[in-house]
Amino acid sequence: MQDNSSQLNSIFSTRFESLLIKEVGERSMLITATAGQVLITAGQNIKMVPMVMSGTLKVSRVNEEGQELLLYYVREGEGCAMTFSCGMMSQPSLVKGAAEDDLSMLCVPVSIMEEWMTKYPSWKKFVMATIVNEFMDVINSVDAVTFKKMDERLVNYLKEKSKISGSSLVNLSHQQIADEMGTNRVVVSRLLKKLEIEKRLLLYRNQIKLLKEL
Amino acid sequence: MQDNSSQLNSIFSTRFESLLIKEVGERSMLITATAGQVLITAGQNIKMVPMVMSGTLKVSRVNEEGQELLLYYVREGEGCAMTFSCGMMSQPSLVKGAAEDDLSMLCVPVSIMEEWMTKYPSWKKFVMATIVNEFMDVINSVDAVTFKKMDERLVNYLKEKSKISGSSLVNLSHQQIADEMGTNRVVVSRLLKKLEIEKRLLLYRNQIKLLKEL
DNA sequence: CAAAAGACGGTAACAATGTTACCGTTTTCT
DNA sequence: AGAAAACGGTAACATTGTTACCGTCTTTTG
Repeated sequence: MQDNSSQLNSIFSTRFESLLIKEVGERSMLITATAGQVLITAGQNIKMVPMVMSGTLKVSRVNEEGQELLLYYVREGEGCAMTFSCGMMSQPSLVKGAAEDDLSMLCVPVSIMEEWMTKYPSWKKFVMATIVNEFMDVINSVDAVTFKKMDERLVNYLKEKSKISGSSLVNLSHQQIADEMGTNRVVVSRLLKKLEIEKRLLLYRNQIKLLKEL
Repeated sequence: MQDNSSQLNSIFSTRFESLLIKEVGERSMLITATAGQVLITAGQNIKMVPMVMSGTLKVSRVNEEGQELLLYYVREGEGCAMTFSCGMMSQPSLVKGAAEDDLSMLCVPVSIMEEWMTKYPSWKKFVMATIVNEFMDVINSVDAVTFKKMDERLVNYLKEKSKISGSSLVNLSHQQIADEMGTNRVVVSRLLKKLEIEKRLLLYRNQIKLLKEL
């Protein structure tokens, strides 16, 4: 087990008390994943809880037919509410977790994280803040699916993807977009075509260029 | 502040350690509400966290136009994940809470509940279990809205309502049903009419009788 | 390298759901 | 009793979901 305290300091020093930082450095392991790699699927047991050091972890719900719905992203400096809560209750995961892009995380065994809950106020606060934030993200997903129109959801989705990658080019097929949004490929193609006619983006094979007006 | 330990024992004795039961009895207050009463709306601050002693608490999301979506119910012996997590982070509520039927709850100030998190393992476990369960309920709502057809959702909804009230009569207008399901009154009327023609239920003004075949 | 297989996205046709509008009836308010 | 509001049926149209088919491009395979 290596010492990860140097990376930790830059991200978590303002949030965690020094004793906790020291212990994270000693007792966590650094796990990396490449873009697209699936880290956990619904039904699997949770042995470790992650803190994202770089990259983005994508958490989504998958139904029986393989249809998917994006629930929330875990970004640098954040934890994952599902692993915190399921992990502590020895419940299998309800969701799929995958690397949105190249990802590195500090991971701590569930048993240690439970110990920290009572030992370190700053850890307890971190866990509860994570749960609130990601609960809110899920509720926003519910809101969007329930109340928003498809074209608005699609535009928001593309903007979010562009923001994460830091580029106006989104490298996804219509099928991939439909899957993540929990809708149908034909619907996505139809709306994208409409947006292209409105000169808000340009369509290529497996690629979409967002224009300023979007 | 009255002593609520007698009611507590019957519901929570298997779950809470005796010291905690004693403290809940001393430091909580019993709050009652009549069916339909709204207890908290999105944006309000959370001062107390509830444990339901009898009846059902309904938690739902309301958007700008007043459209609503049922997220989960809190039943006898259960706590509310949203109040636990938002309360601890001093975040205003994200949701609306209302009495589904006549309701009594033991309520504890947020500050005390935080103290208990580190003091009583059984309380920590109760809070985390509540969060996991209700997170799962919310995810099931998301699943239903995203992947299920409306007629199936409607039938499930009616069965759930019947189960809660313990009666095959559901006393709700089509508008109320549409609101809770996050859809449109006309859609509900249309599907209910279809179900009546299929002899799965009977329609009356403000009332629906579920038949065995449903 | 060439043929086959698969991925991709455009399109049509239809089904399911959402939206607005209008109507007659029943209930509530005054 | 009369006015106003709530309720639910229905029509017409818009949006979204679903299946099917097609031509093009990419990858696989022999």
